[in-house]
Amino acid sequence: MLKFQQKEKILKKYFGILRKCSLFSEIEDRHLIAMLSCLGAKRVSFDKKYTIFAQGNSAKYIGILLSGSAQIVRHDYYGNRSIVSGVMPGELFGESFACAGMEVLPVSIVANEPCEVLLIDSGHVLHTCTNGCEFHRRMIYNLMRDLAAKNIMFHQKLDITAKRTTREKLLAYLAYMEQQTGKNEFEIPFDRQELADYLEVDRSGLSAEIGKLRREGVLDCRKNHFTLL
Amino acid sequence: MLKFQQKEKILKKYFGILRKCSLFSEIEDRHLIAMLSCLGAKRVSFDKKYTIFAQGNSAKYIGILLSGSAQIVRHDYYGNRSIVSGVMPGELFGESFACAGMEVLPVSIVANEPCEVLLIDSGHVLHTCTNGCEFHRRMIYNLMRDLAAKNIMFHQKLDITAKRTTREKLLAYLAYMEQQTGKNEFEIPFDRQELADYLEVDRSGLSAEIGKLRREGVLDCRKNHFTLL
DNA sequence: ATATGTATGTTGAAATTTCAACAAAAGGAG
DNA sequence: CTCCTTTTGTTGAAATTTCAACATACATAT
Repeated sequence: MLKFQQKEKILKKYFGILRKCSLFSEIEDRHLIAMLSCLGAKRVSFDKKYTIFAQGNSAKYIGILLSGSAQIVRHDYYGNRSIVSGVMPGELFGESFACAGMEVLPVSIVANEPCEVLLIDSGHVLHTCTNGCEFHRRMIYNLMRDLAAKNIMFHQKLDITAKRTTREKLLAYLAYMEQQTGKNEFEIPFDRQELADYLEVDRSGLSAEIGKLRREGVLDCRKNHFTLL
Repeated sequence: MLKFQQKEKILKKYFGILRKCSLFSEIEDRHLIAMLSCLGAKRVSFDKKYTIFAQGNSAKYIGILLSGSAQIVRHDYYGNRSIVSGVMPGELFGESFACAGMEVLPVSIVANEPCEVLLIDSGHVLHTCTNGCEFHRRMIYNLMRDLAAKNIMFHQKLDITAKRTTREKLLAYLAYMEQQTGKNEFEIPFDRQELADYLEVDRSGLSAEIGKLRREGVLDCRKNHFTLL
């Protein structure tokens, strides 16, 4: 009983986050705790740089990031890292693979800083109470919206990485960030090496290009803070 | 009445295709015609090289390719073409944008050869009979699976295009095709220019690389038919 | 403040891509 | 078959990326 109260308390701490989570869109707070319990949601913490899901692991879990930040990364045969995207609090991860019925993950999800994560067995979302539970139906709809949004994200990423030069990729990315934030000044969620691994270019070449654009008066930056001029 | 019979007849011609379409998974033939009518599905034909949906068009339609083949392409400000993926009969297109609620399409869908297409207003799939119609619920679930599968497709494409050299991209693509077909010999759905636009590389460089790999005894190819040795 | 480790910037050489231009091959139309 | 168009292959020069190595800046802990 005490344990349940604690659990409630802990989860209430994250209501603000869970409310914004696409999986629970249009689901009222008063139903949320019961749902989470029904879904068998488990809260887990990870230290900075810890791998939350590893490439090759079972793909049956869906994660919800409660706090911190993470990245979806892929390592090829030679160990080259490619960063697919970042994950911010309230966002789902792993849902594509679970929903597509993949056995194992083709990517890893890595904690960027200390993270708290809610893990849900995808079977509980996809395969239970098929006959009518309103919440369940809503979750399937929400998942559909979420997956469509992820698809758009991939289109946007392709728009950036399809460019042929480091300069064009960088400018396309910064233009995208400007459009997203609505400001010509913003923080990017990557350090230099990470930005290079996201844009699929060489880090030193990227640094050189940033320096050149700065000298040309196109942009200014201090660490992760970029300004387009 | 005659018109309806014709419509039935025409659609029956494509039952084999529609049965395989992810949107209608687990929906029985006897319900299909009524559903298509209810969804306001319209059959349209397109000549080779015709643009089925154009970048910038309204994103409210979902397409089902009935015959022929098409490609999802994007043109940037300078007119550079990038091929996102191919579309084969029975596959959906445009559903990501409709389901994500985008206003306009960020890509075009172009007929590769004469095509027949079934167009469905996404509003009829997403926003009608929210209270219980079993078919409708099933379609949402099917869309969710389809979108998850498209997501996986993007991951696979990133796996290929994240490689840094033409040679690596080409070999990654051919390895993927080998895995898909289960054979070391297969036809690719692209001519040279299209393959280059799919891999995001220069066509002449690609031709040169194919020639080099052939001389090295790694592969053989005649037109679109590739053999890995 | 110093030391230590990490992140970022810089450089030059080697490898690769792009680009333009042309040659060769393949396919269609008359 | 020939002409014409499209596709594919080839080439060399210019631009760009990658790679390795090192220098500098920054952050943190002692």
